[in-house]
Amino acid sequence: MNLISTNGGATWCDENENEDDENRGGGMNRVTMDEVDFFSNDKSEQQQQQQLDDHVSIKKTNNNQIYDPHCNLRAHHVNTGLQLLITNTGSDQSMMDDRTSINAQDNKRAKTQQTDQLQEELGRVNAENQKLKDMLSDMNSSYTNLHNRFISLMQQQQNQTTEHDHIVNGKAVEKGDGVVARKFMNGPAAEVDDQQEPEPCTPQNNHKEPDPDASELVQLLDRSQLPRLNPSNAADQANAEATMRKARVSVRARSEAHMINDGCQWRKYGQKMAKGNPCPRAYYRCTMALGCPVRKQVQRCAEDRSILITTYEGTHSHPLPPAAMPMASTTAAAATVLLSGSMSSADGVMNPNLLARILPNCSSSMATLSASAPFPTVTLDLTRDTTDNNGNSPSQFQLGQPQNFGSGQLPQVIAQALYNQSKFSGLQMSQDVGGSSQLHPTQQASSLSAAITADPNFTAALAAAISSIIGAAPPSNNNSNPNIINSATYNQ
DNA sequence: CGGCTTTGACCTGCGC
DNA sequence: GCGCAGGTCAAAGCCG
Ligand SMILES: [Zn+2]
Repeated sequence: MNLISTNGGATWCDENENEDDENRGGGMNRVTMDEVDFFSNDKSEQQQQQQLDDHVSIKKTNNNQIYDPHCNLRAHHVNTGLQLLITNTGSDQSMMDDRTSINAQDNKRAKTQQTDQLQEELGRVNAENQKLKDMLSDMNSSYTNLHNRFISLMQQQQNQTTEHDHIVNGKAVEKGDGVVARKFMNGPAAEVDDQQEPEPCTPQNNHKEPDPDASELVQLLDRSQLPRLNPSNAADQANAEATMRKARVSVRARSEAHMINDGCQWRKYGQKMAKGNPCPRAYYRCTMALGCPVRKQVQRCAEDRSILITTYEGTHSHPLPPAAMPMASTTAAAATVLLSGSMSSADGVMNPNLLARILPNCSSSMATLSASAPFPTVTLDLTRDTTDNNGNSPSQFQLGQPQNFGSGQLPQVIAQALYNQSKFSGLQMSQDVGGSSQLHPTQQASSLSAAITADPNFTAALAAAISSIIGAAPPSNNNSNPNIINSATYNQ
């Protein structure tokens, strides 16, 4: 803005320098003089000078606020690139005759008024800021309380299970673990079914809190930490980790490029001709950190070679750049979903209804779970013409168009996936508990998606969304960008 | 020269 | 045990 104004002034000056020798040296002044038509008549001149002074006072006041972090919206609104006026008007004032001194007094008064107003505003904003801080600290303490309660309850439950196991061997062990695992791994998915009938003797029901956000966090925490908290589930945990490692997320997208840009660094370590597909399959591993277990396979679809199928496996063992967050988070989330699905079923076969619960906003053609494949795989199909069945507008989830990553559609898809995952992770239940203050799921999805797509640095917004949804990341982060708090720590 | 791709060899799991 | 297919390794070569 300043640059434009300055250049404009300079241009004007050059043009008029040769025009009138009398005004030489005051060329810069005439930027405003000309605009105001200073010499038309005395009355209008004074009025206009007053207007000019008003501008000056506003501009100067705002100029003081430009680098103020507490600068409010109104100030921003007024400050629209009038930087040039300051210097010009300063020169104007130096050239003024007697009338200028009167105007200078008016100017001073106006400035004082403006300053007072802005100070008031600043006070208001500070008060609001303080209020928000208080709310945040309340929420934090509430969360900590619930977290502690949850841990103690889990220990209690574990003790009970152990005692029970001692009394009745064999089947009872299986049953006890099954109950716990099913309850917490299936968790909210089961809650969706059972939400009409309160379940006795579950941590969720024993400790319903008035703070829905905290409840959500506990729900999320339940899912992320339970296996580690219950030593009797050691075998399950090992299986779970194996499943996580083997769980795959397949993304089908139309792309002419040989590989989609997902923000990570990959090194090709192999290529094979796969059976039944004339196109070779390429194998890549993540090289962003030594020993990162993440791998991906890239292959063109046999039926439609414009479709690129990228299959991810594993979870990154290192902080991720913002650009890599969407895909990494989605694959991690999908792995979690797969894990939950496989754990929820006693015979190890994927519950066919699970997908509908996990990804209710995605039609089955967009996202599918496969248990028949050698590895549990969730497929995100971004190539089909689908309309979602929950009334979300197509503009919101543009799944019907050919998908080329990097065009800004990815964040919407990922946002949807994340939203669905978050819903699966407990937000659905909290909606029942929370009452009117809770966002409707569709609103939540839409705000999430909107926030992400509106943000030029959508990955930062996404990272924030992930942090807010998953809530399982440790509070520390080694990322210097304040916009991506916790983004680098979401590694399961 | 370091990092990456290429590509044939090798390993592993599975079905017959 | 054998063959097949998927997946990985690692030497050789390429490239900036
Ligand atoms: Zn990695």
